[in-house]
Amino acid sequence: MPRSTRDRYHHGDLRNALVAAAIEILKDRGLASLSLREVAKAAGVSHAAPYRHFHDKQALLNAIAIQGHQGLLDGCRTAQRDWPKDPKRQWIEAGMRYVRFVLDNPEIAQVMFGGGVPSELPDATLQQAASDAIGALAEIVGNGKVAGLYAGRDTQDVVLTSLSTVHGLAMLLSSGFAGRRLKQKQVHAMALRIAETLWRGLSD
Amino acid sequence: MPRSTRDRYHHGDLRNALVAAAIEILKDRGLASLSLREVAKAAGVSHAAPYRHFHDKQALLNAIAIQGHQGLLDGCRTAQRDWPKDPKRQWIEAGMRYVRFVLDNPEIAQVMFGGGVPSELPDATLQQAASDAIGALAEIVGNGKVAGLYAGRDTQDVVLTSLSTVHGLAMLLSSGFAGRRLKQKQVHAMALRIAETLWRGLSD
DNA sequence: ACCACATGTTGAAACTGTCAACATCATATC
DNA sequence: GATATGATGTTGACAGTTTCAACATGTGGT
Repeated sequence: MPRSTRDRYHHGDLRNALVAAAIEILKDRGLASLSLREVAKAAGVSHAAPYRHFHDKQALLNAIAIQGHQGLLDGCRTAQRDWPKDPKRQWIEAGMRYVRFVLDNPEIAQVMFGGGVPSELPDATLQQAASDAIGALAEIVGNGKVAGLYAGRDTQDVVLTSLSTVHGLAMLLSSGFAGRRLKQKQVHAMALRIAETLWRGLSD
Repeated sequence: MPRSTRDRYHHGDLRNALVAAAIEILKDRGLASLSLREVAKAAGVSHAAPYRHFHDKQALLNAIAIQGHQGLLDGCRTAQRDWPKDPKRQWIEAGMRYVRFVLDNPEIAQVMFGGGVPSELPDATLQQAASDAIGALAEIVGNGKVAGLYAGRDTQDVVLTSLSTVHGLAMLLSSGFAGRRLKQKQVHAMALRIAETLWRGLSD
């Protein structure tokens, strides 16, 4: 009988286990009290084991952020798949999924966007993940443009405008700066109203 | 001759000195490497002195965030004062000032908005400062409504829509997720284009 | 003049990220 | 199959952090 993953010297899949454990702790106790040592303990390894897989604590956080960006990208892909013939619907649905993702995973969003100042960044694969997600949104906007939407506006402009609104809304809601504690239904309705408003602006 | 502020046992204005020193360090070395001990040293006091004025490290950060929200509020007030007869212009200018403030003070914005999840919330005065700033924006929107703008939309809706866009744009630019390193002129032009787009959506 | 209280200091406990030195194992090669 | 080599995990330590308790020093009211 093979020994369990946890009681042999080599873990076998420690990198993923660490990321998973870190996300778990993140959701339970928040970013402020997330230590590499606790992550290691939760994964059943010694306190310095993570350094064989992550150069830094920041590198572990980057891995989490990458997962987050992939979640956003999935949202865009799903929106595209669900309404293959309706680029406006793709656009709206992608935005709704962005908001929902952030509200469902506020701590991951914090890791993704809370880090902040661009001087301290350059992780190539993280940047790639982020730009992939934005690329998926750009594709949706592209679909709209070939369908004659967006009144001939520049794609990058439309992307940045849409992303700003949706990102700002999601962040304001998730960090509680916009009216305390809306119910899910209300958030959905509000987001739809905002989307329609912005759409009008983008349509002429 | 009175001894200087620094060489007497009681500092005299330590609370403000600590906030100022913290902001200084923040701009120089970033949030990640901001320790209470360094702040204390920079203010010329012992390592535990800050605890007479701030219950927590977080409490000091909250004080910084409050200053930030007051900066945003000032932007709204200034916009209102500069174009007393033009509510649309007030709205645009307030948004531009929001973006400029965040880009000029990215570390403070990080302290204000990077903290994140609402479970770790309740500093009453911080919440007050935040809601004051939003209140100033609401006032500007109110001015527009009495002038017949915003197509009869609900004030709160207009506020949240505007704030989302402007906050999202500022955060995306400042954290580098939207196209690397735009020059100030380009940012200004882009922000204006986005403002006009959203305005169209809000006007009908 | 005196005394309570706010403010500042010293010293220590508990925790953290990180590194160097060492241990163990998987696997490629003879 | 035995063995060397690199990848992976462990132990122990160091420096720096937040925070607290005990103590020191002024300040202001009575």
